[in-house]
Amino acid sequence: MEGRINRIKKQLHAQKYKLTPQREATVRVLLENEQDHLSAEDVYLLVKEKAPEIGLATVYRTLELLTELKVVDKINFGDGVSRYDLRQEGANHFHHHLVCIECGAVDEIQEDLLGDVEKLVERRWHFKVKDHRLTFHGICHRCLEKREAENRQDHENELEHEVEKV
Amino acid sequence: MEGRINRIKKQLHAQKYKLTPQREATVRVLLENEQDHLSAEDVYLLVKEKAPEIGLATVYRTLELLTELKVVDKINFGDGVSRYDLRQEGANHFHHHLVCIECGAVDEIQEDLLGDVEKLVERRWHFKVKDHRLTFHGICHRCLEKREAENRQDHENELEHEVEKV
DNA sequence: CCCGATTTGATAAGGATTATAATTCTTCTG
DNA sequence: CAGAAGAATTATAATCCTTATCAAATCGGG
Ligand SMILES: [Zn+2]
Ligand SMILES: [Zn+2]
Ligand SMILES: [Zn+2]
Ligand SMILES: [Zn+2]
Repeated sequence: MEGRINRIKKQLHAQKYKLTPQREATVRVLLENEQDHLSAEDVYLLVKEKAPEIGLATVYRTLELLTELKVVDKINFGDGVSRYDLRQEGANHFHHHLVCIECGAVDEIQEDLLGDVEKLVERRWHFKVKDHRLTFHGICHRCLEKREAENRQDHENELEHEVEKV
Repeated sequence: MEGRINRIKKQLHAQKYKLTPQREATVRVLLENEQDHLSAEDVYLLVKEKAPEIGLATVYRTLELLTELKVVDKINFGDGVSRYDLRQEGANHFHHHLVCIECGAVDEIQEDLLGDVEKLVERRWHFKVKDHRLTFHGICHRCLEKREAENRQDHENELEHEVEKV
């Protein structure tokens, strides 16, 4: 954690930016919620718990700055708000997302599944790929399992009824 | 065109919706700008040329309705507005996009490049894929060619200078 | 033609993000 | 260490996109 913050600090300094207490608090919130997909408002509320004097505008500016530095990626799942997603340190691609249309959960795939596809795109469409966004919409493993359990249950009930009838 | 509108009309009727003149005008604009990625406002302005009395709210409502019917896909390229993209008729997947970070152009890939990846995701992450969004950010073929041409030019100029010096 | 339901248009309301301007903090210099 | 210049922050106003509201218009069946 501290190491990571120090490296971000260096990145900021390299571009003549400072790691102010507000910026540090914001980065800490992002690190502590690494697997979440927080909106600016979410971040603001969490930062306020530690640094109650911070303003919403500062959070927006800091997130914008971190996006510029590629510390976070700004992503939009179609619900009207931008969300900010910490990049894996050293990752050279933006991870993929699984959005559940049933429960709303957002899971991540850190592994890069697009290597071959990108090669194809560069060759066939003559397009130099610099970044990508890949999101799958569907039903998450938790909801699938719940469904399966329900189906089993229904089936058992059916059998009971059969027995009763006979 | 007319056939396509008729089929959309049937889809609407199947769900007890009407193809009102305003809705038809909106669909026509989408069909006439099939390869574009229009925002609600863009659509509104174009529809107004043919049906000046239409209201912005109706356009939003119609686009929402068409999204529900899967006639269009709503997509967001991160510039703060939703864009509406006509689905290829009969396509069972949402096409992919190439966004140029240099000139802003958005090109389309109609071919489905994710078949294998989706199979892997279903198997390995136990996630039932229903839809996807794939966008590549990079440099389009036009900008690449322009760059190459400039490089060639620079190189020629260099050679000329060499000659002059000698 | 009349009735009930749907759809529309104008406008208000809402929500997210950005712009503004006064103030505070940092850093540098003498 | 005081003073000045520059960077960053805060609170708030402004803006932009989208949705909600509601009276009026339209449609379709009897
Ligand atoms: Zn993520
Ligand atoms: Zn789920
Ligand atoms: Zn380009
Ligand atoms: Zn498209």
